[in-house]
Amino acid sequence: MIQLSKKVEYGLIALRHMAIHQQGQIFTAKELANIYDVPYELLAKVLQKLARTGTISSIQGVRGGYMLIKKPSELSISRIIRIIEGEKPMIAECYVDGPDSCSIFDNCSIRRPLGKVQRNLNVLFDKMTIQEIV
Amino acid sequence: MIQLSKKVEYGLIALRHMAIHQQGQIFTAKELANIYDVPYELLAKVLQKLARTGTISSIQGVRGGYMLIKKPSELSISRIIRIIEGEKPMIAECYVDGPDSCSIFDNCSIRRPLGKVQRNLNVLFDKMTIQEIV
DNA sequence: CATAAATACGACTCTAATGGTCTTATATCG
DNA sequence: CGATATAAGACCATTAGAGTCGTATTTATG
Repeated sequence: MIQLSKKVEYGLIALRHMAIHQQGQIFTAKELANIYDVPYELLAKVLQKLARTGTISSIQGVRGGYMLIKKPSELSISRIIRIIEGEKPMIAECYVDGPDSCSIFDNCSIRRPLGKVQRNLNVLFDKMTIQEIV
Repeated sequence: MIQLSKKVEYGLIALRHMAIHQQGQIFTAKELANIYDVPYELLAKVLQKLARTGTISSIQGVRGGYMLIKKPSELSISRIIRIIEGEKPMIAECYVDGPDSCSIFDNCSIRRPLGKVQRNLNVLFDKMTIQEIV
């Protein structure tokens, strides 16, 4: 089973929601959680991460919330995954940092198959943006 | 974190190994487990599944083992995943069987983002074959 | 200025899936 | 018969993931 985590799923849902609505509009975590029937706290954490990385801006206090500040076309799936999952939209660790991260990389025939799959997946997720899922 | 299971990883490793060697050659599970330093029992189970589905043939008894009987170019990653993981190389359940599997499919804006990701991933994994990772 | 409505953030629990092991049965070659 | 394979299922242990809770902080507004 190959799966994106719920966090990534919720992140994509939220970003998409913001993307299809008017630019500059503010959405609260609670609001989004209600609309999509998704656990509020979990979604909130995801939104906080996205906010910390400058993907969305957060406004605290009453009438606060979140607002998309990047263009949907600039937000690749790769990037979202990396933000939410922490640097690793990866299938095998070896391929994150290249040769140096694995001592036997050179003649590591083991991970070979995964490497190719990985690279293809990267190409796909790099190209795909929020724009496309609107 | 997006990840293929170890089973799939071992399956790909084994199939690739068979594919790069002479057609018709027999390999034992133990042999493969040693070469790639992978848990024998687990690999064995994967090979058994591949055998049951006609991807490789199994020969029991002394001097037995496994033999690739399909062309590497006919073995897509999708197919391998489906064989090993059981019908679901999927990101969100909704999209396995199409509309009927989800009651609110029509206006289910929730899973929308995943749907597109899913379709793209399917295209990628359908096109990629063992041939390519040799 | 008090209150309510938000975000921020970390600690915690629970569960299910995964990876791995063990045991037993069966087949087959010599 | 015995050695060496596959076949298959039961079993366990660990981990990651999903979700919850509590508390602090910020801020608009009556």
